[in-house]
Amino acid sequence: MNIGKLAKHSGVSAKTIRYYESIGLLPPASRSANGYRVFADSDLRTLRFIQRARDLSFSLKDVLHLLSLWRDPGRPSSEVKALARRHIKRIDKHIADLQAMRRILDDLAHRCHGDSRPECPILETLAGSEDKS
Amino acid sequence: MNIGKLAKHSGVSAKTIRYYESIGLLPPASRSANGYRVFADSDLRTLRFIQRARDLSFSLKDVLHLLSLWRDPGRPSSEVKALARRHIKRIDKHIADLQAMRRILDDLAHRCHGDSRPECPILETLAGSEDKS
DNA sequence: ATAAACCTTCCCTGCACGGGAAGGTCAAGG
DNA sequence: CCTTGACCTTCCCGTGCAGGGAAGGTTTAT
Repeated sequence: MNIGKLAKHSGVSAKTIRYYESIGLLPPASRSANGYRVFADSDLRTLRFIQRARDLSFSLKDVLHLLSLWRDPGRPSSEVKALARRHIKRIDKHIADLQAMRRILDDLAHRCHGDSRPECPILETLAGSEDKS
Repeated sequence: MNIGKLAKHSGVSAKTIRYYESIGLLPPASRSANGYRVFADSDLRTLRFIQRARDLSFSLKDVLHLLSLWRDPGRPSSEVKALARRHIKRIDKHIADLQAMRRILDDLAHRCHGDSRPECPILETLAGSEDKS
């Protein structure tokens, strides 16, 4: 299996496959006589695993960890769960931060006329006009 | 005002101030005889504006746009509002994506025993075991 | 024979900076 | 007067996660 076919079957671009190999996320592919990379079905399974983990926004570092747990038949599920929970916490923090920004922006946008006049509470707030009316 | 003092007063690192100048977010600072950058109070106001916009997660590109609107006395507030609304939409999309991931991860984590045994629905899901029990 | 569709490596781009090297400058103190 | 340390300067590298494209070799089909 050449890289193009693997890319097609996995949905991961050839560029990205080479990148994953370069950072050790995929084992170095064997090469055919012409220097082309040759992949096995196990690489396809690994790539799909990586993709699903990435879809859940795990970092490539976490993915590396998840892969090693996946390949270790003696892993304790507690470790996998702990990794997932840490990730959930990061996501929660991220969501909370975004929601706080969203509230502020929404309030500002509602208070802005949005017409041809230049007055705008959005710019005034960014400029730091602390008007205590 | 040297860059160190400006950094202290604005809360933006000297590194970042030089970077902002290099990408045109701040006007090129004038230089004193020794080559040191010399800043004015207007630069401090600009930096604070940038910081507040960054706190609301506007990209530097958006900040550049906001700055030009801020400096334009004839700006229509509609343009500022539109920019803000586009940003709110991006944030909403981001939040929705994160919440979707969070739901999946939370479900998986709840279904994982989290003990010394290796069985783990998290890894099974990532591996793509489509078991239809 | 030639075109097209592969493949290879290499380096550049983006975002928004931070780190650190190598070197010039300035103020205070011994 | 000289040293020390706190400034400042430019320069290039690293981060995370790839995408873009150049320059070139290979294979397949027509």
